[in-house]
Order: sequence, then C-alpha cells, then structure tokens
Amino acid sequence: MTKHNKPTEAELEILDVLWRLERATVREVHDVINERKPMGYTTVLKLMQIMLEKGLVERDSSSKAHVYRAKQTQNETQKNLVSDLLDKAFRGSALRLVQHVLETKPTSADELAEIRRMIADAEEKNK
Amino acid sequence: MTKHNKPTEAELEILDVLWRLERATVREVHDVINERKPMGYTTVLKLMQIMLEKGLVERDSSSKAHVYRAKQTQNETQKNLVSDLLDKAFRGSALRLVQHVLETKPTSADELAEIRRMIADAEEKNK
DNA sequence: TGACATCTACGAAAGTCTTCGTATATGGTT
DNA sequence: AACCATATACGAAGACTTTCGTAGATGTCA
Repeated sequence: MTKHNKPTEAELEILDVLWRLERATVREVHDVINERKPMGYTTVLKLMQIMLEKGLVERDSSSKAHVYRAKQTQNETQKNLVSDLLDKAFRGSALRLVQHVLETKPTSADELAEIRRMIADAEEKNK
Repeated sequence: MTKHNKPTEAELEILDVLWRLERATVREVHDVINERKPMGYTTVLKLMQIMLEKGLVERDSSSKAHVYRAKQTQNETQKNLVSDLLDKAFRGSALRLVQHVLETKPTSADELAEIRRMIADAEEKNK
C-alpha cells in the first residue's frame, strides 16, 4: 500500500519554499508566499498543520515557533508528479510529453546539450 | 486571456475516451470507462453535463442520445498540462522535467531517436 | 397505442481543498 | 508580575469534485 500522497496545489507552493529554505517556520514560509500571492498567516499555518498530518512535512516543536521540513525531497516529489501526469494525460508516451516540454519552454543550448547527454545515457542502458 | 479550464482527473478520463472515439454518447463513454473503473452510468452523465457547462466538450442534441465531442484537441490539453506542471513543480526547468521523464519511463530506442530529432530541431531554431 | 428500455435533468450527499476568524498559549520586556 | 507581540490549535464556511438516486421524457416494438 503505497502512500502516494500527492500534494495539492497550495501544498506544492509551501513545499517549494521548504525545499529552498531547508528548514523554516510558518512565519518564514508565509513571508515568501505572501509576496507572490497575498494570503493570511493562519491560512499557511493551517495548511502546514494539515501537511504534517498527511506526512508531507515533519517539524521540530521544541521552540515556540515550530520549525518545519519537507519529508520528501524535491526530486522524489517531481518524479511522482511526472509519473502521474504520464499515466493520466499521456497514456505512458514519454515521447509526446518530452515533445510538449520542448515546444512549451524555450530551452537554452546548454540545456539541450544536457538533454542530449541524458538520452545517450538512456540509450546505453537500453542495450 | 484564455479561459484556462484545467480538466479535473475524472474529466480527463472522459476526454481521453472522447479523443479516441472522436464522437461518443454517454453510453459509449461509460462502457469504456466502466471497464477500468466501475462507475455508475449517471455519474458519467453528470460529469459530461458539467463538462458541457465548463466548455470542455460540445454536443449534438438532435437525437435522443446526445453525441459529445471534446472541444480542445488532446494536443492542446497536453500542452496546457505540461505548461502547468512546469510552472508549479519545476519552476520552469525543462531540463529537470525531461530528466524525470527519461528516468521514469523506459523509453524505446525508436522513441529516443525521435526525441533526439526534436532536440536537433530545437537547436536549429535556437540559432 | 401502450409498455418497456433507455435517455436526460437535477438535487443532493460525501469528500476534499482553501481560506480565515477566534480562542488560547507562550516568551520576552519593562 | 503584567503586558504585548507572536505562536499554535481548531472550527467552520464556501468552493469544488465525485458519486449516485430519482423523476420525468422519449423512441421502439409488439
């Protein structure tokens, strides 16, 4: 029984901040998020409490202002999200997904070179 | 300002069927979906009525059993979903997204070759 | 034409997500 | 010690999603 706890949109925004800061209080997370998207302090607090229950984050409650940390790495979460999208919207066609990414986002020469390297790796493994 | 109506999970499953069949009645959609995921007929009906209101599908009501059609192509929808994921979970890094795709899904030699070709195209455009 | 199978319309329950207000606890400062 | 700024806990409203039951319309066939 995999605990495939897919974060919601609001939760993902909070995780994003936590990944960048490593450890953060509700206040710190709220300060960052509030810039892009005005939102009450207790809204962020409540979300983070829910995320604690869901197991998305863990916290250190030894000080008055609890310190939170993401429980999964950004990498793991991204992997799950991609896997999910691949299933749900692309019927498993990696080809089409990559195609859309390249079309959607202008990609620098460096990035393209990097992607080419990853393909070479994948082809190696295929042998 | 595009009405960026992101389909929900259940709606996406229905769209998937509609894209494959081109045009379909509720009965036909239900038959397909019910195989993978048991679900009442009126559930699918209701969903499709909601999708009509949202503008995700259109229908021809001239016969007793209305005939539905997806309003957006699969391509357009996939593009929006990728764009969305890129924003929300990858902060715009196409590189990381592609990396995860290649890691997540075993990709055939043919597909890899195809992806290489797309990269060549992108590099051409970059010049 | 009348019965039956099948269709649509619609209300509503149950679950989830997002948001915030209010109550209460706590630590530091005077 | 009392005050004040700041924390957490928690309930609950409102929106959205998913699900289905029931009522009523309609086409077909004996």
